[in-house]
Amino acid sequence: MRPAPGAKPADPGARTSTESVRPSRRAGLTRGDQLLFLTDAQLRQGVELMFFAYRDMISDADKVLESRGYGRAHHRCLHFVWRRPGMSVTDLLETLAVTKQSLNRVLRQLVEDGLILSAVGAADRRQRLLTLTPEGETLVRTISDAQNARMRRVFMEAGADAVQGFKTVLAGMIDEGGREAVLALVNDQGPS
Amino acid sequence: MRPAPGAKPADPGARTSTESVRPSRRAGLTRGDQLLFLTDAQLRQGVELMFFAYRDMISDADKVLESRGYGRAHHRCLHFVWRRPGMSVTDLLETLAVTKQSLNRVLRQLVEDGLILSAVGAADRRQRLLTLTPEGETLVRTISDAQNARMRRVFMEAGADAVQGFKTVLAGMIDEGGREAVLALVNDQGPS
DNA sequence: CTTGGCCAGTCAACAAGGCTGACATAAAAT
DNA sequence: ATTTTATGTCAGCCTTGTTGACTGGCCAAG
Repeated sequence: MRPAPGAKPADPGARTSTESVRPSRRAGLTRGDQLLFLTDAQLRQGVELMFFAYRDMISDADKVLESRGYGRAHHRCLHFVWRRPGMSVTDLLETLAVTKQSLNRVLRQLVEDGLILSAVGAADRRQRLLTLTPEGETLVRTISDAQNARMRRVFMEAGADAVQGFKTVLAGMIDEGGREAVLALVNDQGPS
Repeated sequence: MRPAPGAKPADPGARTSTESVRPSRRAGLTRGDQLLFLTDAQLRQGVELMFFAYRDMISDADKVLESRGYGRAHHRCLHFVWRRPGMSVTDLLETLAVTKQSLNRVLRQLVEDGLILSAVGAADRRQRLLTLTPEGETLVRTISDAQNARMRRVFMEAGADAVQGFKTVLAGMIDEGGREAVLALVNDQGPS
């Protein structure tokens, strides 16, 4: 879904079944470590691959959520509360980058359904510190397992170097303001 | 600040159910080409990075769309019609993986606004073959340019090998049924 | 040739989950 | 005492997903 105007030829690299585009390296711009000759078509491919891969990855979670009557918004809440037990509503708001009204609607449901606990903060009593109930954790883990199956297979097939490149590029795509905080969260082991 | 309605969040996924065990589990499996120690935490990182990177990548397109009063669904239509001029509604439906009713609403708007042309098929008169008007193409290119700026910077910084790995992993994440068709579209130079 | 089945596309109605704005309250900060 | 911060909530709108019912073209069997 995201476009990119095209340019010229490409050279199909080939790695997976059909291919994956090998950036042609030619004498052109040297940029730090690599000689990358980036055509618009190559950039477009990156954007389109993100669209399709993301779309299919999410479908794994959707299947589990569907049976419980929840949507993706519920999953996002559950996931991050699981990753950062005791986080405040504001923390969650910033992580998700949505408005508090949107979040609150979903959060209220999860608390009512007994998947999330909302406790008044000890230090700052205005805050509501969020944690998962055992039932909430069970659901999160069920969804995770479904998604991990896909990731594990792909990572195995692609190999360690490809996985490293994958993570490097994705990290670079995150908005600079806030990238550090996001990467800190992602890299945090958390209480698993 | 973001008009995004049907956004799609990714979902965080994460470990299997090892419960409160520190993720130091490395069942050293060697697998063909690489030594990959895939802990649940590593898989979770992949899923979370997809969520954040996708979210921020899309925001580039959102900014352009916002000013015209369109949403992501409009962009997806315009993009793929641009990539495959003359495609039928059914073709587009399959590419986007949404219901035809959802698509039709958006498509109707774009036709009314003069961004897309809908022509009765010559061979099968039930079909409506879609193409972009010059105005539609202008919009698509504007959005592409915005997204390409991000991708170009990231690809440059990451280097050719990382980009290769990135594309390999994403290709592998696409659902197997239909993966070939998707990769064929992605790799098609089209009439850019 | 007509009729019934199937397929492409359209229209109608509803739900999820984004958004903004206005307000209320409690607690912390000044 | 006043202001700021953290949170919750109501109302209302928009995009975009869904299911169901319907139109009209294509085609093949009777």
